[in-house]
Amino acid sequence: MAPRKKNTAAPATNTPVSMADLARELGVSMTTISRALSDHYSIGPEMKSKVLKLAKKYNYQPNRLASALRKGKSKLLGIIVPYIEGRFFPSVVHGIETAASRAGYNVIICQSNEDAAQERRNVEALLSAQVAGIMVSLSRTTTTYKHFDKVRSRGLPLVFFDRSMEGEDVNAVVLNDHEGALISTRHLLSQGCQRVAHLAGPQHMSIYKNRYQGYLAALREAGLSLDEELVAYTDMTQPDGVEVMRRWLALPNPPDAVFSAGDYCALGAQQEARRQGRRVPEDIAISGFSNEAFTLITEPTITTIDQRCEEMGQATVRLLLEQIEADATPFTPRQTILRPELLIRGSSLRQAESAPAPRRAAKVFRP
Amino acid sequence: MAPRKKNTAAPATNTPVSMADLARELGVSMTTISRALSDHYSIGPEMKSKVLKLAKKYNYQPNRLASALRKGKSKLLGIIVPYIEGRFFPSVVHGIETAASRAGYNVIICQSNEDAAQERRNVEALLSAQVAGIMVSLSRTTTTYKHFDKVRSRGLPLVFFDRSMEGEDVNAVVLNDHEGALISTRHLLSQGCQRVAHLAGPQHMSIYKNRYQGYLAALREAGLSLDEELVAYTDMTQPDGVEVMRRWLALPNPPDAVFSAGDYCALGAQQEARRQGRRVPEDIAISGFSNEAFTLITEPTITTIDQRCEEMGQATVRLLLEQIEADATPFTPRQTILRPELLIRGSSLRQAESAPAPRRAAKVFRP
DNA sequence: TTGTATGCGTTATCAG
DNA sequence: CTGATAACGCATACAA
Repeated sequence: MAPRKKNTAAPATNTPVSMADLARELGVSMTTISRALSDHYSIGPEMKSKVLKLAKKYNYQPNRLASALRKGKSKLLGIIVPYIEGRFFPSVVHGIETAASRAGYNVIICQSNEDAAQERRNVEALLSAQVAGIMVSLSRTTTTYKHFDKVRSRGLPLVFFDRSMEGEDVNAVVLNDHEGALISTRHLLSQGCQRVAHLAGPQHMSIYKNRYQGYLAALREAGLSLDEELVAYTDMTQPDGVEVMRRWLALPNPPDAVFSAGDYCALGAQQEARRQGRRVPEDIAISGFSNEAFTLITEPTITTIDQRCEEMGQATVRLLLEQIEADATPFTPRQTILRPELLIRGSSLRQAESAPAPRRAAKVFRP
Repeated sequence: MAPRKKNTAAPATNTPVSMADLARELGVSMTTISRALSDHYSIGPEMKSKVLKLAKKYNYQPNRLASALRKGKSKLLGIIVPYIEGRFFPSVVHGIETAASRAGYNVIICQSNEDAAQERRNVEALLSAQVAGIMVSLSRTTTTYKHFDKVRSRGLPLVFFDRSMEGEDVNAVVLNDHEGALISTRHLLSQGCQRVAHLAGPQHMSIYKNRYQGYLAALREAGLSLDEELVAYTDMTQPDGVEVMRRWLALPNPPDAVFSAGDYCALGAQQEARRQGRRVPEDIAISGFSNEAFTLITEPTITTIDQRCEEMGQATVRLLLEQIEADATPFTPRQTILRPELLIRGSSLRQAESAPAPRRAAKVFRP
C-alpha cells in the first residue's frame, strides 16, 4: 500500500494549542505567557515579543470559555426578541451585533416567539450560558416579570429595548412613541383632515398605548373631541386593516384620515379603501408606523414613522456595556428615548407642506 | 441611621449556587450531585429525587461554561451571514435558531458585512468561543477559503447554506437555483413570450451562475438561441433594474419578458417599464427571485421563486447536528438541495395556466 | 521581571 | 451505589 505522508497538515481532528504548550516550548511559566498575551505591565519587552511570535506561529487561539470561567465574566451578550422577521427586529439585531462586535463581544440570539413561557426559558438558557448581560424586547404575552428577577439578583445588567416593562425603573431604550403618534396625527390634521381615525394595537403593550395617547394629544391640541367610533383595537395585521376599513367606510360619516399604529395594518386599510374606489389621499389620507420596506413600494407610497432601528440597537448595546464595565455600581436605571422621524409620502400628502426637506434615501438591500 | 434589614432577598449581586453548594447542604459528594442532575445510571432513586428537589429549591442553574470546558464540547453553534436584513437571511436565521433551540443549542450570530476579512475574523471569534459547529453563508467578496481550513483541522463541523464554496466537497444546504431559473423562464415562455431577457448577478457567486445556467437551459429547451444583448450583469439592486430596463426599452427590438435573478432588481425593472407606459405583463412580463415580502404588494404583484428560507435553516441545523453527534466519523460531506417553488403572480400571468393550484397564503408579520 | 500555587464549576476515572 | 481526586485552560494573589 502507498505510504502516507507523515506530519502533513492533519486533515482530521487537531487539538488546539494552549498556553501551557507555549510555555513548555519556550521553557517559561504559564504566567509569563498569560501576561505577555494580555499585555500585562510587568513583562519584558523582548520576552513579550518572543511569546507573541510563537503564538502567531502556532496560531494560538485563546479559549474564551476558560477565561470567562476563571474571571466570572464572559464576552457574550444575550438578546431575546419575539421573532426574527419583518423589518424591525432584524434591523435592531443588526445594529446590536455590529456595535457588540466592535466592542469585542459576541451575541447569542433567542426568540420568544411571542410566548412568555418561552421567554422565561430563554432567560434561563442565557443565564446558564453565563452571558455578561441581556437585552430583551418583551413578548406580546408577557404580563408578569418575575423571570427577570433572577437576572437582577445575579447583578447581571439587563436592558429592554422597544417593548419594555411598564412603570418600573429599568434600563430601556425606546422610541418616543407618543411623539411619533403626535406628529403623525398632527400632520394628517394639517392636511385638512377633519375626522382622523385610529387603528390601535393591544393596549397592554406600552408602545401601542403610547401611540394611542399621542393620537389623543394631537386631537386635543387641535380642539377636536374623540369619536369613539373612530378608534379600532386590533392585532395590527394587514387583514385587520382591511376589515376595520370596511366597517369605517360603511359608517354614515366615515373618517377622512387614518393614523395606524402599524404599517401592515395601514396597508390593509389603504388596499380596502382603494378597492372600494376611494382615492388616497384625496378622499382618505393614511399614515402608518414603522417604516416597513414595503411602504415605499405601494401605490401610493405610505406615510410612516421611522423607528431608528439601528440607532436603537446601538444605544441598547451602549447602555448595556456601561453597566457591564461599571461593574459594582449600585443600580441606577437609565432610559434612552429616541426621537421618531416622520416620513411624509403619497398616502397623506394632499398639499405641499412648508418646504418638505428631502427625506432619507430608501435603503436598498442586495439579495 | 435606620438599621437595614439583614438577610433580605439581596437586591444586589448574588453569587449563583453551584453543585458544591448542593453537595454541602445534603452532606454528600459533588459526584453524587452531578450524577443525579445528569441522570446517570448508578444513582439511588431516593437520592436522586432529594437532589433534584434541593436543586429546584435553590434554583440551581448549571454553568455551561464549566461543563463545556470540561467536556470539550459546548452547546453553542455559530452562524455567519453577510448581514441580517432584507427578507432572506433573517428568515433563515429564524429557522436556524428555532431548530437549534429545540435541540438544546444556543446560537451565536455574526455578520461579515459582505467583507471577506470580517468573515475571517468571525471565524476566529467563533473558534475562540468554542462553538460546537459553524454555519456560514459566504460573503460576496470571499474568493479564498483558507480561513475555513482551521475549522476543519480542528474537526469542527462546518455547513454552508445558500452561498457555498464552489466545486469543493463540503457540507451545504442550497436551493436548486438552476431549477428555479429553469421553471421561471419556462413559465415566461409558456405565456407566449418570445424574447426573454435576463437580469444576472455576479457570476463568481454560484447562486447567480446557476440561475444564469437555468435560464440558458430553458432557452435551449425551447429551441431559442441566446441574444447576448438581452443578458445584463448587475449587482441586483433596484436601481440596477431601473437602469438596465431603460437600456433594453431603447433597443430596436426590446424584450417582451424579463427573468431577474433577484426581486429588488425585478422591481426596478417593473417600475421603469411602467413609468415608460408599458403594460406589465401584456407588453413585458416580469419574474423575480426570492419571494421578498414586497412582491405581494406591488401593482401588479410580482411572480417570483420562493427559496424555502425556513426549511433551509432547519436543514442546515440538521446537517450540522448530525456531524456533531456522529463525533469522530472520518469526514463525509453531504449536500441538501431544496426544491424552489414558482409563485405565479400578476407580473407574468397573461393567460390562465392549466389549473393553477392555489398558492401558499401570504405571510403577515405582526409589528 | 518571573515563577508557584490555587481555584473557577463541571465531569471522568478511578477506588471503595 | 457512592466518594475522593484530577483535569479542562486560564488568571491572579502571593512569593521569589
